[in-house]
Amino acid sequence: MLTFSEENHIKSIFHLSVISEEGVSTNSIADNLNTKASSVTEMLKKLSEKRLIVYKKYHGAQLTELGRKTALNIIRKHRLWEVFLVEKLNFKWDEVHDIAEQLEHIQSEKLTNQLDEFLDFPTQDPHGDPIPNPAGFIKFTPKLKLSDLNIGETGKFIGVKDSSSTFLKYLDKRKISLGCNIKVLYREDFDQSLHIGLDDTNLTISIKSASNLYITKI
Amino acid sequence: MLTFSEENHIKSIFHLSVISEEGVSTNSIADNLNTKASSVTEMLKKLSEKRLIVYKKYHGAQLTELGRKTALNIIRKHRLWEVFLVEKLNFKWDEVHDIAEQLEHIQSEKLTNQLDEFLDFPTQDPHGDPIPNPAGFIKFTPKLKLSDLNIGETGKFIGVKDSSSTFLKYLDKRKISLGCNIKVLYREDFDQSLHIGLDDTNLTISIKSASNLYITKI
DNA sequence: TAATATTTTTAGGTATGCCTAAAATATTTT
DNA sequence: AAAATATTTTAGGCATACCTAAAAATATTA
Repeated sequence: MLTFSEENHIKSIFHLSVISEEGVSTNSIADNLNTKASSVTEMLKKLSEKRLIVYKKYHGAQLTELGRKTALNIIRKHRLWEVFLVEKLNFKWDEVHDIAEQLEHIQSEKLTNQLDEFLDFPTQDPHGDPIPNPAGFIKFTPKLKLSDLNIGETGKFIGVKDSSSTFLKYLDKRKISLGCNIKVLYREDFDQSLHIGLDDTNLTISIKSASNLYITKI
Repeated sequence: MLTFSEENHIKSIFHLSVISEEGVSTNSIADNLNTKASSVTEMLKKLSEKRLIVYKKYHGAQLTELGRKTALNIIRKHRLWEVFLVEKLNFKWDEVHDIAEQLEHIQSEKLTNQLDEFLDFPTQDPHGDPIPNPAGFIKFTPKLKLSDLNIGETGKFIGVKDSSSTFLKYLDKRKISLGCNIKVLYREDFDQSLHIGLDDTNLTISIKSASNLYITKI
Protein backbone atom coordinates (compact mmCIF):
# COMPACT_ATOMS: atom_id res chain seq x y z
CA MET A 1 0.00 0.00 0.00
CA LEU A 2 1.49 3.27 -1.13
CA THR A 3 0.65 6.76 0.05
CA PHE A 4 -0.68 9.42 -2.33
CA SER A 5 2.69 11.10 -2.30
CA GLU A 6 4.55 7.89 -3.09
CA GLU A 7 2.19 7.19 -5.97
CA ASN A 8 2.63 10.69 -7.34
CA HIS A 9 6.40 10.38 -7.27
CA ILE A 10 6.28 7.02 -9.06
CA LYS A 11 4.00 8.45 -11.71
CA SER A 12 6.21 11.49 -12.15
CA ILE A 13 9.32 9.35 -12.59
CA PHE A 14 7.49 7.25 -15.17
CA HIS A 15 6.47 10.28 -17.23
CA LEU A 16 9.92 11.84 -17.01
CA SER A 17 11.58 8.53 -17.98
CA VAL A 18 9.91 8.63 -21.36
CA ILE A 19 11.97 11.70 -22.20
CA SER A 20 15.39 10.52 -21.05
CA GLU A 21 16.64 6.97 -20.75
CA GLU A 22 19.05 8.11 -18.02
CA GLY A 23 18.09 8.30 -14.37
CA VAL A 24 15.47 10.95 -13.71
CA SER A 25 16.94 13.92 -11.88
CA THR A 26 15.82 15.03 -8.46
CA ASN A 27 15.16 18.56 -9.66
CA SER A 28 13.00 17.50 -12.59
CA ILE A 29 10.78 15.48 -10.26
CA ALA A 30 10.59 18.40 -7.86
CA ASP A 31 9.56 20.75 -10.68
CA ASN A 32 7.04 18.26 -11.98
CA LEU A 33 5.39 17.83 -8.59
CA ASN A 34 5.71 21.44 -7.43
CA THR A 35 7.81 20.47 -4.49
CA LYS A 36 11.45 20.94 -3.45
CA ALA A 37 14.51 18.88 -4.31
CA SER A 38 15.17 18.04 -0.68
CA SER A 39 11.68 16.57 -0.31
CA VAL A 40 12.23 14.49 -3.43
CA THR A 41 15.54 13.15 -2.12
CA GLU A 42 13.79 11.88 1.00
CA MET A 43 11.12 10.22 -1.09
CA LEU A 44 13.64 8.61 -3.44
CA LYS A 45 15.26 6.92 -0.47
CA LYS A 46 11.94 5.53 0.63
CA LEU A 47 10.92 4.33 -2.84
CA SER A 48 14.31 2.71 -3.20
CA GLU A 49 13.83 0.79 0.05
CA LYS A 50 10.49 -0.39 -1.27
CA ARG A 51 12.21 -1.66 -4.43
CA LEU A 52 10.17 0.59 -6.69
CA ILE A 53 13.17 2.48 -8.03
CA VAL A 54 16.91 2.14 -8.35
CA TYR A 55 18.45 5.21 -6.80
CA LYS A 56 22.09 6.20 -6.67
CA LYS A 57 22.94 9.38 -4.83
CA TYR A 58 23.53 12.33 -7.16
CA HIS A 59 22.56 10.19 -10.18
CA GLY A 60 18.80 10.20 -10.20
CA ALA A 61 16.18 7.46 -10.18
CA GLN A 62 15.03 4.72 -12.51
CA LEU A 63 11.93 2.61 -12.09
CA THR A 64 12.32 -1.08 -11.39
CA GLU A 65 9.97 -3.50 -13.10
CA LEU A 66 7.77 -3.33 -10.00
CA GLY A 67 7.86 0.46 -10.10
CA ARG A 68 6.93 0.49 -13.75
CA LYS A 69 3.95 -1.81 -13.16
CA THR A 70 2.88 0.41 -10.29
CA ALA A 71 3.11 3.53 -12.44
CA LEU A 72 1.15 1.96 -15.26
CA ASN A 73 -1.58 0.85 -12.92
CA ILE A 74 -2.01 4.42 -11.69
CA ILE A 75 -1.98 5.75 -15.24
CA ARG A 76 -4.51 3.10 -16.25
CA LYS A 77 -6.86 4.27 -13.53
CA HIS A 78 -6.31 7.93 -14.38
CA ARG A 79 -7.14 7.43 -18.03
CA LEU A 80 -10.12 5.14 -17.48
CA TRP A 81 -11.64 7.71 -15.13
CA GLU A 82 -11.05 10.41 -17.75
CA VAL A 83 -12.97 8.36 -20.28
CA PHE A 84 -15.75 7.88 -17.75
CA LEU A 85 -15.96 11.58 -16.99
CA VAL A 86 -16.08 12.60 -20.64
CA GLU A 87 -18.23 9.83 -22.06
CA LYS A 88 -20.65 9.18 -19.23
CA LEU A 89 -20.77 12.40 -17.23
CA ASN A 90 -20.47 14.88 -20.11
CA PHE A 91 -17.33 16.60 -18.93
CA LYS A 92 -15.17 18.51 -21.40
CA TRP A 93 -11.62 17.25 -22.04
CA ASP A 94 -10.08 20.21 -20.22
CA GLU A 95 -12.12 19.75 -17.06
CA VAL A 96 -11.21 16.17 -16.23
CA HIS A 97 -7.57 16.28 -15.24
CA ASP A 98 -7.85 17.47 -11.65
CA ILE A 99 -10.64 15.06 -10.86
CA ALA A 100 -8.79 12.13 -12.44
CA GLU A 101 -5.76 13.06 -10.34
CA GLN A 102 -7.87 12.29 -7.31
CA LEU A 103 -9.65 9.23 -8.66
CA GLU A 104 -6.43 7.56 -9.80
CA HIS A 105 -5.56 6.85 -6.17
CA ILE A 106 -8.71 4.86 -5.34
CA GLN A 107 -7.66 1.36 -4.37
CA SER A 108 -9.70 -1.50 -5.75
CA GLU A 109 -8.58 -3.71 -8.54
CA LYS A 110 -12.10 -4.92 -9.06
CA LEU A 111 -13.34 -1.35 -9.38
CA THR A 112 -10.78 -0.59 -12.07
CA ASN A 113 -11.61 -3.68 -14.05
CA GLN A 114 -15.37 -3.28 -13.77
CA LEU A 115 -15.01 0.34 -14.87
CA ASP A 116 -12.93 -0.82 -17.82
CA GLU A 117 -15.68 -3.23 -18.84
CA PHE A 118 -18.43 -0.65 -18.28
CA LEU A 119 -16.60 1.71 -20.65
CA ASP A 120 -16.27 -1.11 -23.18
CA PHE A 121 -12.50 -1.51 -22.84
CA PRO A 122 -11.35 1.80 -24.30
CA THR A 123 -7.84 1.92 -25.74
CA GLN A 124 -7.34 5.67 -25.53
CA ASP A 125 -8.24 8.43 -23.12
CA PRO A 126 -9.95 11.62 -24.27
CA HIS A 127 -6.55 13.18 -25.04
CA GLY A 128 -5.59 10.29 -27.29
CA ASP A 129 -3.18 8.70 -24.82
CA PRO A 130 -3.13 4.91 -24.67
CA ILE A 131 -4.68 3.08 -21.71
CA PRO A 132 -2.51 0.30 -20.21
CA ASN A 133 -4.17 -3.11 -19.84
CA PRO A 134 -4.56 -4.82 -16.44
CA ALA A 135 -1.19 -6.53 -16.85
CA GLY A 136 0.54 -3.20 -17.35
CA PHE A 137 1.04 -3.48 -21.06
CA ILE A 138 0.81 -0.21 -22.94
CA LYS A 139 0.84 0.40 -26.65
CA PHE A 140 2.76 3.56 -27.37
CA THR A 141 1.47 5.11 -30.54
CA PRO A 142 3.16 8.34 -31.54
CA LYS A 143 0.74 11.18 -31.16
CA LEU A 144 -0.62 12.15 -34.52
CA LYS A 145 -0.66 15.84 -35.39
CA LEU A 146 -3.00 17.44 -37.88
CA SER A 147 0.06 18.28 -39.97
CA ASP A 148 0.74 14.53 -40.31
CA LEU A 149 -2.47 13.87 -42.24
CA ASN A 150 -2.57 13.47 -45.99
CA ILE A 151 -4.90 15.39 -48.25
CA GLY A 152 -8.41 14.03 -48.00
CA GLU A 153 -7.98 12.43 -44.59
CA THR A 154 -10.10 13.38 -41.58
CA GLY A 155 -9.04 13.54 -37.94
CA LYS A 156 -10.80 14.11 -34.64
CA PHE A 157 -9.27 16.94 -32.61
CA ILE A 158 -8.23 15.47 -29.26
CA GLY A 159 -5.65 17.79 -27.77
CA VAL A 160 -3.07 20.53 -28.08
CA LYS A 161 0.68 20.40 -27.73
CA ASP A 162 1.21 24.03 -26.77
CA SER A 163 -1.61 25.02 -24.45
CA SER A 164 -0.74 28.71 -24.13
CA SER A 165 -3.77 30.88 -23.78
CA THR A 166 -2.95 32.76 -26.97
CA PHE A 167 -3.18 29.52 -28.88
CA LEU A 168 -6.36 28.44 -27.11
CA LYS A 169 -7.93 31.80 -27.94
CA TYR A 170 -6.81 31.36 -31.55
CA LEU A 171 -8.68 28.04 -31.64
CA ASP A 172 -11.68 29.50 -29.93
CA LYS A 173 -11.98 32.35 -32.43
CA ARG A 174 -11.93 29.85 -35.29
CA LYS A 175 -14.46 27.57 -33.58
CA ILE A 176 -11.98 24.71 -33.51
CA SER A 177 -13.12 22.88 -30.40
CA LEU A 178 -12.20 19.62 -28.83
CA GLY A 179 -13.79 16.58 -30.42
CA CYS A 180 -14.62 18.25 -33.70
CA ASN A 181 -13.73 16.54 -36.97
CA ILE A 182 -11.20 18.21 -39.24
CA LYS A 183 -10.71 17.24 -42.87
CA VAL A 184 -7.51 18.21 -44.69
CA LEU A 185 -8.60 19.63 -48.01
CA TYR A 186 -5.47 21.08 -49.54
CA ARG A 187 -1.85 21.85 -48.64
CA GLU A 188 -0.34 25.09 -49.94
CA ASP A 189 3.04 24.28 -51.48
CA PHE A 190 4.51 27.68 -50.71
CA ASP A 191 4.24 27.74 -46.88
CA GLN A 192 2.69 24.32 -46.09
CA SER A 193 -0.42 26.01 -44.74
CA LEU A 194 -3.49 23.76 -44.66
CA HIS A 195 -6.97 24.32 -45.98
CA ILE A 196 -9.22 22.41 -43.66
CA GLY A 197 -12.92 21.64 -43.45
CA LEU A 198 -14.79 21.78 -40.17
CA ASP A 199 -18.40 20.82 -39.59
CA ASP A 200 -19.82 23.56 -41.77
CA THR A 201 -16.98 25.92 -42.60
CA ASN A 202 -13.64 25.86 -44.36
CA LEU A 203 -10.57 27.76 -43.26
CA THR A 204 -6.81 27.99 -43.60
CA ILE A 205 -4.29 27.44 -40.82
CA SER A 206 -0.51 27.68 -40.75
CA ILE A 207 1.80 24.68 -40.49
CA LYS A 208 2.77 25.93 -37.03
CA SER A 209 -0.82 25.72 -35.83
CA ALA A 210 -1.43 22.41 -37.57
CA SER A 211 1.49 20.79 -35.79
CA ASN A 212 0.10 21.98 -32.48
CA LEU A 213 -3.11 20.01 -32.88
CA TYR A 214 -3.24 16.40 -31.80
CA ILE A 215 -5.77 14.24 -33.62
CA THR A 216 -6.81 10.65 -34.12
CA LYS A 217 -7.55 9.44 -37.62
CA ILE A 218 -11.12 8.65 -38.41
CA MET B 1 -10.81 22.29 2.19
CA LEU B 2 -10.92 19.55 4.78
CA THR B 3 -8.55 16.63 5.20
CA PHE B 4 -9.72 13.02 4.99
CA SER B 5 -9.45 12.75 8.73
CA GLU B 6 -11.46 15.90 9.36
CA GLU B 7 -14.17 14.67 7.00
CA ASN B 8 -14.29 11.29 8.70
CA HIS B 9 -14.71 12.88 12.10
CA ILE B 10 -17.52 15.12 10.86
CA LYS B 11 -19.28 12.16 9.30
CA SER B 12 -18.87 10.12 12.46
CA ILE B 13 -20.32 12.90 14.61
CA PHE B 14 -23.27 13.18 12.25
CA HIS B 15 -24.06 9.46 12.42
CA LEU B 16 -23.67 9.38 16.20
CA SER B 17 -25.84 12.49 16.59
CA VAL B 18 -28.81 10.62 15.18
CA ILE B 19 -28.74 8.36 18.22
CA SER B 20 -28.40 10.97 20.97
CA GLU B 21 -29.46 14.59 20.87
CA GLU B 22 -26.75 15.41 23.42
CA GLY B 23 -23.18 16.19 22.49
CA VAL B 24 -21.43 13.23 20.93
CA SER B 25 -18.85 11.77 23.32
CA THR B 26 -15.16 11.64 22.58
CA ASN B 27 -15.02 7.91 23.24
CA SER B 28 -17.91 7.05 20.93
CA ILE B 29 -16.20 8.88 18.08
CA ALA B 30 -12.92 7.12 18.87
CA ASP B 31 -14.66 3.73 18.82
CA ASN B 32 -16.47 4.57 15.62
CA LEU B 33 -13.29 5.59 13.83
CA ASN B 34 -11.02 2.96 15.37
CA THR B 35 -8.80 5.57 16.90
CA LYS B 36 -8.05 6.78 20.43
CA ALA B 37 -9.85 9.31 22.59
CA SER B 38 -6.81 11.56 22.80
CA SER B 39 -6.64 11.78 19.02
CA VAL B 40 -10.30 12.68 18.88
CA THR B 41 -9.87 15.44 21.45
CA GLU B 42 -7.22 17.05 19.28
CA MET B 43 -9.47 16.85 16.25
CA LEU B 44 -12.46 18.27 18.10
CA LYS B 45 -10.42 21.36 18.93
CA LYS B 46 -9.54 21.81 15.30
CA LEU B 47 -13.08 21.27 14.03
CA SER B 48 -14.31 23.71 16.61
CA GLU B 49 -11.87 26.37 15.39
CA LYS B 50 -13.19 25.77 11.89
CA ARG B 51 -16.74 26.35 13.15
CA LEU B 52 -17.87 22.89 12.11
CA ILE B 53 -18.79 21.81 15.62
CA VAL B 54 -19.56 23.29 19.00
CA TYR B 55 -17.20 21.69 21.48
CA LYS B 56 -17.12 22.11 25.23
CA LYS B 57 -14.40 20.29 27.09
CA TYR B 58 -15.61 17.12 28.76
CA HIS B 59 -19.06 17.55 27.20
CA GLY B 60 -18.74 16.25 23.68
CA ALA B 61 -19.38 17.75 20.27
CA GLN B 62 -22.38 18.91 18.29
CA LEU B 63 -22.41 19.83 14.63
CA THR B 64 -23.06 23.43 13.65
CA GLU B 65 -25.26 24.11 10.65
CA LEU B 66 -22.07 24.31 8.56
CA GLY B 67 -20.88 21.00 9.99
CA ARG B 68 -24.20 19.36 9.25
CA LYS B 69 -24.12 20.55 5.65
CA THR B 70 -20.59 19.26 5.34
CA ALA B 71 -21.55 15.86 6.73
CA LEU B 72 -24.55 15.56 4.44
CA ASN B 73 -22.44 16.41 1.42
CA ILE B 74 -20.04 13.60 2.26
CA ILE B 75 -22.91 11.19 2.87
CA ARG B 76 -24.50 12.27 -0.41
CA LYS B 77 -21.32 11.40 -2.28
CA HIS B 78 -20.92 8.11 -0.43
CA ARG B 79 -24.43 6.97 -1.28
CA LEU B 80 -24.37 8.14 -4.87
CA TRP B 81 -21.15 6.21 -5.46
CA GLU B 82 -22.74 3.15 -3.88
CA VAL B 83 -25.61 3.36 -6.32
CA PHE B 84 -23.12 3.74 -9.16
CA LEU B 85 -21.12 0.70 -8.06
CA VAL B 86 -24.17 -1.52 -7.73
CA GLU B 87 -26.23 -0.35 -10.67
CA LYS B 88 -23.55 0.40 -13.24
CA LEU B 89 -20.57 -1.73 -12.25
CA ASN B 90 -22.45 -4.81 -11.01
CA PHE B 91 -21.09 -4.81 -7.50
CA LYS B 92 -22.98 -6.62 -4.74
CA TRP B 93 -24.37 -4.54 -1.87
CA ASP B 94 -21.85 -5.95 0.57
CA GLU B 95 -18.82 -5.10 -1.56
CA VAL B 96 -19.35 -1.39 -2.01
CA HIS B 97 -18.76 0.12 1.40
CA ASP B 98 -14.97 0.25 1.47
CA ILE B 99 -14.76 1.68 -2.03
CA ALA B 100 -17.42 4.30 -1.30
CA GLU B 101 -15.46 5.28 1.81
CA GLN B 102 -12.66 6.30 -0.53
CA LEU B 103 -14.81 7.87 -3.24
CA GLU B 104 -16.78 10.02 -0.79
CA HIS B 105 -13.69 12.22 -0.34
CA ILE B 106 -13.28 13.17 -4.00
CA GLN B 107 -13.66 16.94 -4.30
CA SER B 108 -15.71 18.23 -7.19
CA GLU B 109 -19.20 19.55 -6.84
CA LYS B 110 -19.74 19.20 -10.54
CA LEU B 111 -18.70 15.55 -10.43
CA THR B 112 -21.22 14.81 -7.70
CA ASN B 113 -24.05 16.53 -9.51
CA GLN B 114 -23.26 14.99 -12.87
CA LEU B 115 -23.08 11.58 -11.24
CA ASP B 116 -26.44 12.24 -9.62
CA GLU B 117 -27.92 13.03 -13.01
CA PHE B 118 -26.24 10.05 -14.66
CA LEU B 119 -27.85 7.79 -12.06
CA ASP B 120 -31.22 9.46 -12.68
CA PHE B 121 -31.42 11.21 -9.31
CA PRO B 122 -31.76 8.21 -7.04
CA THR B 123 -33.43 8.80 -3.67
CA GLN B 124 -32.02 5.77 -1.87
CA ASP B 125 -28.73 3.93 -1.80
CA PRO B 126 -28.55 0.14 -2.23
CA HIS B 127 -29.09 -0.31 1.51
CA GLY B 128 -32.27 1.73 1.44
CA ASP B 129 -30.73 4.79 3.08
CA PRO B 130 -31.89 8.18 1.76
CA ILE B 131 -29.60 10.29 -0.41
CA PRO B 132 -29.36 13.99 0.58
CA ASN B 133 -30.00 16.52 -2.19
CA PRO B 134 -27.36 19.09 -3.26
CA ALA B 135 -28.67 21.57 -0.71
CA GLY B 136 -28.17 19.09 2.11
CA PHE B 137 -31.79 18.19 2.57
CA ILE B 138 -32.42 14.60 3.58
CA LYS B 139 -35.69 12.78 3.93
CA PHE B 140 -35.49 10.42 6.86
CA THR B 141 -37.83 7.56 6.24
CA PRO B 142 -37.88 4.95 8.98
CA LYS B 143 -36.39 1.77 7.68
CA LEU B 144 -39.11 -0.65 6.76
CA LYS B 145 -38.78 -4.22 8.00
CA LEU B 146 -40.37 -7.24 6.39
CA SER B 147 -42.41 -7.66 9.55
CA ASP B 148 -44.00 -4.24 8.89
CA LEU B 149 -45.66 -5.37 5.66
CA ASN B 150 -49.30 -6.29 5.44
CA ILE B 151 -50.57 -9.51 3.96
CA GLY B 152 -50.37 -9.39 0.19
CA GLU B 153 -47.71 -6.70 0.02
CA THR B 154 -44.35 -7.24 -1.66
CA GLY B 155 -40.99 -5.82 -0.62
CA LYS B 156 -37.51 -5.79 -2.06
CA PHE B 157 -34.87 -7.09 0.32
CA ILE B 158 -32.28 -4.34 0.76
CA GLY B 159 -30.43 -5.05 3.97
CA VAL B 160 -30.16 -6.71 7.34
CA LYS B 161 -30.30 -5.24 10.82
CA ASP B 162 -28.30 -7.96 12.56
CA SER B 163 -25.49 -8.98 10.26
CA SER B 164 -24.12 -11.84 12.36
CA SER B 165 -22.73 -14.64 10.27
CA THR B 166 -25.28 -17.09 11.71
CA PHE B 167 -28.07 -14.93 10.37
CA LEU B 168 -26.38 -14.43 7.02
CA LYS B 169 -25.92 -18.20 6.71
CA TYR B 170 -29.57 -18.66 7.61
CA LEU B 171 -30.51 -16.37 4.71
CA ASP B 172 -28.11 -18.08 2.39
CA LYS B 173 -29.51 -21.51 3.10
CA ARG B 174 -33.03 -20.26 2.32
CA LYS B 175 -31.86 -18.51 -0.85
CA ILE B 176 -32.96 -15.13 0.49
CA SER B 177 -30.48 -12.86 -1.23
CA LEU B 178 -30.13 -9.13 -1.49
CA GLY B 179 -32.41 -7.53 -4.04
CA CYS B 180 -34.89 -10.36 -4.22
CA ASN B 181 -38.60 -9.68 -3.97
CA ILE B 182 -40.49 -11.08 -1.02
CA LYS B 183 -44.27 -11.27 -0.87
CA VAL B 184 -46.03 -11.68 2.46
CA LEU B 185 -48.60 -14.41 1.96
CA TYR B 186 -49.91 -15.16 5.42
CA ARG B 187 -49.21 -14.32 9.05
CA GLU B 188 -49.58 -17.13 11.61
CA ASP B 189 -51.67 -15.82 14.51
CA PHE B 190 -50.02 -18.06 17.06
CA ASP B 191 -46.37 -16.92 16.78
CA GLN B 192 -46.54 -14.17 14.14
CA SER B 193 -44.39 -16.24 11.80
CA LEU B 194 -44.73 -15.25 8.16
CA HIS B 195 -45.38 -17.33 5.09
CA ILE B 196 -43.55 -15.62 2.30
CA GLY B 197 -43.20 -16.07 -1.42
CA LEU B 198 -39.86 -15.71 -3.14
CA ASP B 199 -39.19 -15.85 -6.87
CA ASP B 200 -40.19 -19.47 -7.22
CA THR B 201 -40.58 -20.89 -3.75
CA ASN B 202 -42.63 -20.33 -0.63
CA LEU B 203 -41.34 -20.64 2.91
CA THR B 204 -42.02 -19.72 6.51
CA ILE B 205 -39.86 -17.48 8.67
CA SER B 206 -40.13 -16.42 12.30
CA ILE B 207 -41.08 -12.91 13.41
CA LYS B 208 -37.54 -12.54 14.72
CA SER B 209 -36.08 -13.14 11.30
CA ALA B 210 -38.68 -11.00 9.58
CA SER B 211 -37.84 -8.01 11.74
CA ASN B 212 -34.20 -8.42 10.85
CA LEU B 213 -34.82 -7.87 7.17
CA TYR B 214 -34.93 -4.35 5.77
CA ILE B 215 -37.05 -3.89 2.68
CA THR B 216 -38.56 -1.24 0.44
CA LYS B 217 -42.16 -1.57 -0.65
CA ILE B 218 -42.76 -2.31 -4.28
C1' DT C 1 42.96 21.54 -14.27
C1' DA C 2 41.51 24.95 -11.33
C1' DA C 3 37.76 28.05 -10.47
C1' DT C 4 32.98 28.65 -10.82
C1' DA C 5 28.34 27.33 -11.18
C1' DT C 6 24.81 24.00 -10.65
C1' DT C 7 22.71 20.16 -8.62
C1' DT C 8 21.85 17.24 -4.88
C1' DT C 9 22.07 15.91 -0.26
C1' DT C 10 22.13 16.70 4.66
C1' DA C 11 20.74 19.00 8.82
C1' DG C 12 17.37 20.89 11.29
C1' DG C 13 12.55 22.83 11.52
C1' DT C 14 7.18 22.73 11.00
C1' DA C 15 2.26 20.81 10.80
C1' DT C 16 -0.72 16.82 10.73
C1' DG C 17 -2.45 12.92 12.77
C1' DC C 18 -1.67 9.25 15.22
C1' DC C 19 -0.01 6.94 19.85
C1' DT C 20 0.71 5.84 25.36
C1' DA C 21 0.69 7.26 30.02
C1' DA C 22 -0.49 10.45 33.49
C1' DA C 23 -3.47 14.06 35.19
C1' DA C 24 -7.91 16.25 35.45
C1' DT C 25 -12.75 16.10 35.43
C1' DA C 26 -17.25 13.85 35.56
C1' DT C 27 -20.19 10.15 36.99
C1' DT C 28 -21.67 6.40 39.74
C1' DT C 29 -21.82 3.83 43.83
C1' DT C 30 -21.81 3.19 48.61
C1' DA D 1 -21.03 13.53 50.33
C1' DA D 2 -17.03 10.88 50.02
C1' DA D 3 -14.91 7.12 47.59
C1' DA D 4 -14.47 4.50 43.60
C1' DT D 5 -14.87 4.24 38.74
C1' DA D 6 -15.13 5.89 34.16
C1' DT D 7 -14.27 9.39 30.83
C1' DT D 8 -11.71 13.00 28.84
C1' DT D 9 -7.84 15.93 28.44
C1' DT D 10 -2.98 17.04 28.64
C1' DA D 11 1.82 16.04 28.02
C1' DG D 12 5.20 14.14 25.53
C1' DG D 13 6.56 10.89 21.45
C1' DC D 14 6.61 9.09 16.71
C1' DA D 15 6.14 8.94 11.41
C1' DT D 16 5.01 11.34 7.22
C1' DA D 17 5.72 14.87 4.20
C1' DC D 18 6.70 19.07 3.55
C1' DC D 19 10.13 23.30 4.09
C1' DT D 20 14.83 26.50 4.21
C1' DA D 21 19.64 26.97 4.51
C1' DA D 22 24.14 25.04 4.51
C1' DA D 23 27.29 21.49 2.95
C1' DA D 24 28.80 18.17 -0.41
C1' DA D 25 29.17 16.36 -4.93
C1' DT D 26 28.98 16.96 -9.81
C1' DA D 27 29.23 19.59 -14.06
C1' DT D 28 30.85 23.48 -16.64
C1' DT D 29 33.92 26.96 -18.12
C1' DA D 30 37.98 29.65 -18.42
